[in-house]
Amino acid sequence: MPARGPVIILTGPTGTGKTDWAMRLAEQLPVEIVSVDSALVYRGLDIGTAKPSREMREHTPHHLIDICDAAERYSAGRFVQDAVRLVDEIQSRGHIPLLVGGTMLYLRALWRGIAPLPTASVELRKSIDDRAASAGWPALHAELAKLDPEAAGRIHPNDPQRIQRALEVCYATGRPISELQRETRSPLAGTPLQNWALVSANRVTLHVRLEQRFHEMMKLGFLDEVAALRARGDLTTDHPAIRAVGYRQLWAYFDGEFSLDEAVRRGIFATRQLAKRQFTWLRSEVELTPINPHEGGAFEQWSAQVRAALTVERDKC
RNA sequence: GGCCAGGUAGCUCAGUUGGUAGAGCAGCGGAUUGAAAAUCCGCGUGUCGAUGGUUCGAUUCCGUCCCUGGCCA
Repeated sequence: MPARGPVIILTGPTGTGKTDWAMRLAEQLPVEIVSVDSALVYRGLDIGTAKPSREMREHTPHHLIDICDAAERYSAGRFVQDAVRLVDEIQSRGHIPLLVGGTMLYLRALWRGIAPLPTASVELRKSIDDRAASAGWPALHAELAKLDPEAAGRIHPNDPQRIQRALEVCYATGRPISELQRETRSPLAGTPLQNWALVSANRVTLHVRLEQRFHEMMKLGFLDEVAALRARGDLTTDHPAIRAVGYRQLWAYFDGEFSLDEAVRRGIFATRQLAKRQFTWLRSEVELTPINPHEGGAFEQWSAQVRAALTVERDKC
């Protein structure tokens, strides 16, 4: 396999302007954009996900957007496969892959790798759920402690999602997940990566912007978008697409759980909480170079750095 | 103007038979391997509306005042 060329990664919390910067960089370099976003993959989720517009996507190729029906379940594993394949395809066309997005688990899976684990099994998960409903999650955690003490030690007894996954892997493979995870290898090892993160210096300013953006989405018809998803009749809050920030809260409004004002308030809370978790991820990633997008000339400085680094890589060959 | 009910954490409220107080939400920090915009863990000092009185001690009891809501005029 030939050595890969350089890959540019641009991440950061929601609402920091990643999409805008990616489009501006596309004016200067022959890039194709690979979305790193667990919500943009779903068709029918547009307004609430701040999905890049059709015009933007016609202007510059975007990948991993609208690739799933809202009833499907995309995953970190599929993302790694898709992203690595796309990087190779884009480079074979002589273009530069620009990975843009804030789903930090997906990025970590690229940087550090993801273990060769089995995909999710609807049947296994249902049987685990059924047992949890009668015995309770602590009982299943106790079972995990016997099958895979290492994983049970890491997973909190109140964390159903991870207990379920660890058990599922044990049942499906007969091996503990903690053992399989030791086989993790980075799929981009040896690939020259430029890792950049847009990080607002001021949290309060970001909060104000996120709140304004949510109200803006409501004016653009976010509620109608959720109503259309409900009208299909086959979607529930068990689907990852409907659990996305904003969608879940507006869905609950239609279920009569609270008023529209309250749903919007909670949607804004959920947005801020998402940004906070993204900050936590970013702080733990040492190889990222942070940029404050609101300083004057920040974009021009950044794009100059990106181009300089690309030149260095080209001269190596 | 009179009567009633309130005024306690950023918000909604609980509570203290008198020994200066605690939940939910919000916020903050952390974890994160096929759901990750998910899931989970940790973090609670605030003139207890103001002011006088009773008391060893008042946020709690009493008086007065201020504010909010409701009812009556």
